[in-house]
Amino acid sequence: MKTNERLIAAAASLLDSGGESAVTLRAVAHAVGVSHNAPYKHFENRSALLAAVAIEDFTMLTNTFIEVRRTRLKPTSKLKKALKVFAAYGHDYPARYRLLFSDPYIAAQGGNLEAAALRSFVEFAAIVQECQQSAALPQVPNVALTGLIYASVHGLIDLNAGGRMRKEKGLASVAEGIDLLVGLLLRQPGIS
Amino acid sequence: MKTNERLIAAAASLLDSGGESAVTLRAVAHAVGVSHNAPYKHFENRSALLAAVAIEDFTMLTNTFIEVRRTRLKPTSKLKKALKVFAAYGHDYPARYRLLFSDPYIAAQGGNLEAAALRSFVEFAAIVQECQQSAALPQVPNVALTGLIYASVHGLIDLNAGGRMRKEKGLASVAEGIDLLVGLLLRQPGIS
DNA sequence: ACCTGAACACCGTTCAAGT
DNA sequence: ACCTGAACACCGTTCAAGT
Repeated sequence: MKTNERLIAAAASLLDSGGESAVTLRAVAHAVGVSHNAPYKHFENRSALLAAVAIEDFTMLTNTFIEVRRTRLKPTSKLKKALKVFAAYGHDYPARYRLLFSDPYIAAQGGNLEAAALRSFVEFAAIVQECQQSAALPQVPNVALTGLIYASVHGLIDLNAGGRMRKEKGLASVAEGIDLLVGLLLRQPGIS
Repeated sequence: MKTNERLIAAAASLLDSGGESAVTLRAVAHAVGVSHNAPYKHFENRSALLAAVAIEDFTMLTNTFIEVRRTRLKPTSKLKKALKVFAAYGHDYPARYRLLFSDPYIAAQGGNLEAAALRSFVEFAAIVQECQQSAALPQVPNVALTGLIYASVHGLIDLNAGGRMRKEKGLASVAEGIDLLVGLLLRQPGIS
């Protein structure tokens, strides 16, 4: 394993154990066993290292969506499955989730990160399209409906990760919110 | 204006002009004209100062929702109006929005901040309930539906503020996303 | 009561120098 | 090519001391 990859792995590990603020370049370097500024020989700065972590996870999510779409499940089951995987990732790795989907400084990097994020979106959109083609979801533009579902589920996961989802707010869990959303969308009329 | 309030105002101003990372206690103190650690005489730490900013804005949002509900608009118009105000706040003050709705370290403070956040949710829920009572929105539990709408709109605003809403993703704007969401929910059957 | 100044233990980042 | 050590300009936070 090259130093390059070890730095990314160490950053991801620190992210999981202590949140974004725990990912200092000094701590990452120490975990890998190099000097505190060796990371600068591999990444332009701290943001670039975090972006590298994000790219790996976006690629992982993309592959998961591709696998789900390849199954023999019916379209709506694929959608529910994909959303379940997505929510599980947000629940199990809240700090990574926030890095990928809710960090403006990382998103501003563009380039490879933006491309990786777009690929995962495109794969998810393909699942939504299957649902629309089987008339299970409303006949509105695919990209608009995908965007709305994507944003809604992101909102549920983000509120939960941010500790703002309380029973008083009607959202006992992300899973319940997703079920309600999908249930309401599937009940839609408008079958062409 | 007491030092207390001037510190909050200066923090909010720095938040607007330079984002969260620009709100250092030293910069806040300097803007107010006190020594770099005078803020500690008014707030326990940096998080507590940011929480004070958040509480003020939650209260402002709550009052806006109350005003909207007092108008003579029909329920669905009140809902659209409330969401429009909410989205405008997120668009015009992205850093503040993130502080209120997407910052786990601030949310963890609990206490007055959590109470202020809950009050704004309760007022928004009342507007949703009016829509349900007039059978314009589905007859599911009010708090669950409110939570879902709240989370969905949060997701749209957050993705936009995070620079992740691109035309390729179907979400040209928060307003379009809200229109699609509300449109789909209003088309729901299930009138009791 | 409210504020100040020095100090501590951190940061990210840069730079000259080593192998 | 890759790494190290010292250094710089920041931070949040604490503490003793001033008015």
